[in-house]
Amino acid sequence: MLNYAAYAQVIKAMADENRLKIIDLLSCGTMCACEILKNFDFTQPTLSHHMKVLQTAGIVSAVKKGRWQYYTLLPEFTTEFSEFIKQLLRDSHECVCHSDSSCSRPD
Amino acid sequence: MLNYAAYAQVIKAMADENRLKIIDLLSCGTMCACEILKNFDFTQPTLSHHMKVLQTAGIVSAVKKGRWQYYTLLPEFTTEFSEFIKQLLRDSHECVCHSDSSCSRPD
DNA sequence: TCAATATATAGATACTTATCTATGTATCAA
DNA sequence: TTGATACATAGATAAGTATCTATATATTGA
Repeated sequence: MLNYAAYAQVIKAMADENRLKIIDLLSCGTMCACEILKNFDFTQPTLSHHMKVLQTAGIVSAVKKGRWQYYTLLPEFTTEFSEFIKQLLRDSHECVCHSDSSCSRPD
Repeated sequence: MLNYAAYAQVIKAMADENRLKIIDLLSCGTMCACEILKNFDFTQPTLSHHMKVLQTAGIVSAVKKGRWQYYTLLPEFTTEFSEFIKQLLRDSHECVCHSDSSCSRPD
């Protein structure tokens, strides 16, 4: 059975127009905060907040080099999340339905 | 380029532990509200709220038959959302990076 | 018709969060 | 050393939301 609570946390972190765009940016490769910021209208502290949310959720990693903070999409996230969505939307044996027999259907 | 605002709405509707479980339940097929409710501890009005959120987001459809409200996962959601996640996480030509040249990288 | 069942709606509350301004810290170039 | 740049943190505010109780509506069986 899927760990709903854990993935709900990840999906919450993705549930924002701006953070979705950040993830899309990072899907092309590593970027520093100041470059990411150029793609948005909000302020620098707001970006800092969004990046912390993405880090806490295990979506991106951060490495500091000199003045710049570089962000990278975690490969574990990419692969595991894709797999989760596949399992979630597929009628699988892992579905909660198959764990209990009370699951009735209309005719 | 991806429609972040539109998909953020869909992902917001998924960003809840309970609604994730509902989606997983419905991935096995159509179910009525009272059967779905058996899998949770919250009250019936709370389920009614969650189902409305999922409908508004275009994730499930609802059909009333007698006293029962049957919910079904929309096939359009299943296919389109999977495709969106694929495009989001892949370094593709649709990525915002390729739309503007200011996207620099570290060495 | 009446009672029970299935579901929706209204309104309230507590909690979360996206954003801002103000400010602090660290790094580097001159 | 000094000023500029990159980034984080603190604190405030406004908006959203998950949940509840109370109640309304609709359907069906007796």
